[in-house]
Amino acid sequence: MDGSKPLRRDAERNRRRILAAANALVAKVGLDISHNDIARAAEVGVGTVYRRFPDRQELIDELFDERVDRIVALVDQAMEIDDPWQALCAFVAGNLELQASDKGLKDLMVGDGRVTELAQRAGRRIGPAVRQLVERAHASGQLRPDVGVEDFPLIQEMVSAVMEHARHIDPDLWRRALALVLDGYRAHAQPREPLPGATPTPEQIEQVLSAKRR
Amino acid sequence: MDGSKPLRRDAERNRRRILAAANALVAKVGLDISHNDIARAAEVGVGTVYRRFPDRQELIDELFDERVDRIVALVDQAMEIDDPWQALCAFVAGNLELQASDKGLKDLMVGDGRVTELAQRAGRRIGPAVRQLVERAHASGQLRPDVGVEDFPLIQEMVSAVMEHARHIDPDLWRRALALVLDGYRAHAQPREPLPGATPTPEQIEQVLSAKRR
DNA sequence: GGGAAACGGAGCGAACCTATCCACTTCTAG
DNA sequence: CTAGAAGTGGATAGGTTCGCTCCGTTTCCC
Repeated sequence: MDGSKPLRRDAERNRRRILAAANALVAKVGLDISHNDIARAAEVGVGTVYRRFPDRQELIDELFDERVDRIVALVDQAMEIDDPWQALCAFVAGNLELQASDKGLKDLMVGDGRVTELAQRAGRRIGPAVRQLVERAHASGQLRPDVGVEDFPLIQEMVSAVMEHARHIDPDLWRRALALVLDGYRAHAQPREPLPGATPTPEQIEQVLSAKRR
Repeated sequence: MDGSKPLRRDAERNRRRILAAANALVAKVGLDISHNDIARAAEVGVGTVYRRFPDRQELIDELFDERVDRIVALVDQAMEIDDPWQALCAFVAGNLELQASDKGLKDLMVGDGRVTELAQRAGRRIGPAVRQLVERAHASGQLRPDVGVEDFPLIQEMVSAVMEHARHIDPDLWRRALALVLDGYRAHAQPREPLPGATPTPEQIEQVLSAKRR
């Protein structure tokens, strides 16, 4: 695969510096970074960044494979929890926790446009596992039956919004919002009115997540 | 107050056109409109817009007094409903409904920065009434006791986020999200775990709403 | 009819981004 | 140690988007 000859030692060092700087930068300010930003952060000339990563998308993709891995690990970890509701909550909370500490990841999951293709790949890797978590919670009767997998991205959107706005005030306020929302998702003894509208279709949710934002 | 001499007829006509166009534009695309945008929409030269409204903020303020009135009317209306929980829900839903049809209003309420001062004034006019609605719901035992008035702006934030992202897919998806969230806010028979963290203070919420976003 | 008031929109400067280019530095094979 | 290949940095060209001004022209009103 990697047919090209190895980089010179200094070049390789710079490559790593760029990757590291870009990584930190994306976590701090989000997906919206220019070659110039990266160069400044890496203490390297713009030219160097362009030479090594002519396509910014490729660089970003590289950064995110690893991030998605972290989420996948999270699902696996959640699957180990016996109680299905606890497991589901653990996943949702963990996922949001990751996002809280990584604006780039948040942008990716919430889909602020642009990165569609990346988000789709992530969805394909994570989706099935989440579906399983949801099914378990349904089977155990702990998740209200009229809530579907498709409702979970909505949690992300919602709690992310709180995270975004409240980050600098109380970085943990989103936990409160999440707890309240999850209580709404939880099955309860007393009867409840049916939810308005139909459960969103997977296609719709996908569109929401990759919103072109016009 | 209005000591200046009246405008020439054509000038007055243009002033109205500008105001009308700006109003429609704000409803459609939000607070983030330039003098140029307004001029184009009003079919008027940029210069004219600048001459009449040198300070964009003043123009926008003018547009929003009327919008806030609509919300105040909504609270009053909700107060008439006998069942405290229904009343509260009616207000929250109505408020979000207004926002769904008016992006500018949404921006104002969600506080995307900038318009701080405007949002504060709005809060001062609406806040007390909402507090009353919440107190009624508490007294009747229909609102979970550990949810405070301060938690309601969070609903706005959360559901607005869904609205924003899903508008073009299913303009009513937010209703589903809202229903789920409100179910989380509602008091239930079975015991529940206490919410994590403290109820946010009013000061905190104010800060959240007027987030400088940096 | 004439002078004051208002108009329109070309266009200026600032900010910011992408991308290139080439004189200079650093590496490494021999 | 050295020559020349590989790599570097950052000034700069060129594009876009804004906010705003300025002034030749039009419109109003006495």
